[in-house]
Amino acid sequence: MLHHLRTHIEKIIPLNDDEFELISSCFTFKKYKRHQFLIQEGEVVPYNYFVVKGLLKLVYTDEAGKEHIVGFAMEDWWETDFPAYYQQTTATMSLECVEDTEVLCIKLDDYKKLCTKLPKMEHFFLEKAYMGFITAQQRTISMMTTGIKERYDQLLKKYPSWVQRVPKSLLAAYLGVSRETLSRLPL
Amino acid sequence: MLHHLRTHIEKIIPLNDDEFELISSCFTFKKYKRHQFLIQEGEVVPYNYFVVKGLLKLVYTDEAGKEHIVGFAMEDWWETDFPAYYQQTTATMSLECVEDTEVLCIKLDDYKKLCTKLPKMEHFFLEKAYMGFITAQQRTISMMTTGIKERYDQLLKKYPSWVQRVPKSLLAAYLGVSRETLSRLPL
DNA sequence: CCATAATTGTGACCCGGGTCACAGAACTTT
DNA sequence: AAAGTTCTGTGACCCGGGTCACAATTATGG
Repeated sequence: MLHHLRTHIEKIIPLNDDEFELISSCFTFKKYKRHQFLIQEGEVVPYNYFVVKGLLKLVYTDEAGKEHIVGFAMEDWWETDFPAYYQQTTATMSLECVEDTEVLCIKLDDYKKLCTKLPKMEHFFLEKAYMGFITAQQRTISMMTTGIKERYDQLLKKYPSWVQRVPKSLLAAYLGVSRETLSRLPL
Repeated sequence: MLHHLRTHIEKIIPLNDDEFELISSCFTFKKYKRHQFLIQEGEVVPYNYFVVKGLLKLVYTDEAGKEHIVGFAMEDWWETDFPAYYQQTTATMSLECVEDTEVLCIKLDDYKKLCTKLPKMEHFFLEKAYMGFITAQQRTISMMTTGIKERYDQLLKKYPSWVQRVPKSLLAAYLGVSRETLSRLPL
């Protein structure tokens, strides 16, 4: 499963075997089952997770107890409660398995050491950060400007695989509508 | 006004005079008046802008012609249509002066050269990107989970200066509500 | 200092989408 | 294969917030 990670990183920066050896020494492999939590709200967040196989949901739960999906992560995605991870505070979100999932995870210290030893990796993460920023900003725009139907269509186009694997009720919580309203959309 | 930029960067990475000399050689100083556009929808986006003085709004205009505020930028903020700038496509947003504004701007090529010559700067921009990502993600969460009153209160806390300088109608467009509804909020 | 533009407040009306409730269908799990 | 769960569709009802319209107040620049 380290192979996945190497391929993923090499889409952005070239690596030789020694370099990848260094990189892989910073990661730990872990397996989780459906419904298990990788991050619990209120706890510290030691890891950033790279998904090798499976499906995760990043959830924010409001005061009323309603769940809002901040994001899904499947094969080749990175996910964590980023503010809590990067600023070493406690989680405001939780990260939970929708399917049985395998991840490679990295501690913040190891991340920092890695960037120091291998400045290329800083460029890799910068690229990821830019893409994350663009995606997040466009999602805000989409929430402000478009109706549900259109938002759902955009989602179908952008992430067709989600609709195969993610229950409609979770897609609704991602789009910011109720399960019932999503179900009533003209196909 | 280069002094502003140096202080700003040194909040994250230390610089000596030679290094700052290199940095400043990559930027161009420009002045704009109220209502002028720095970026027009549909055109290319040659620059990323650092605001030295003044106030800008980044606007997305929907099919119906309604304006949605993606963000404001005042002293010490960076702003541009980032997807268009970074991926060298045409702008989907416009960037317009709310007040007379002075900026330091940098072309993508110069940005890249700068990062190569001075890898520290890559770390600086990575930090900026992470903060931008966190902010954007939290805004999405806020849009999904909280009512208008609460969103407005969060804004008062997070950006108190905005309320002094930005017209209520624009704040409404930032919060994703109509001018009228914002005006009717219990103070 | 006047004329025009920008900004804000308020009333009247309406509708998209939320909530509650129930029922059938599609899964897991033993 | 039976017994839970989990997921999805639909009806009934209601309300927050959008839209339109008008008036008052406050910049702003020539």
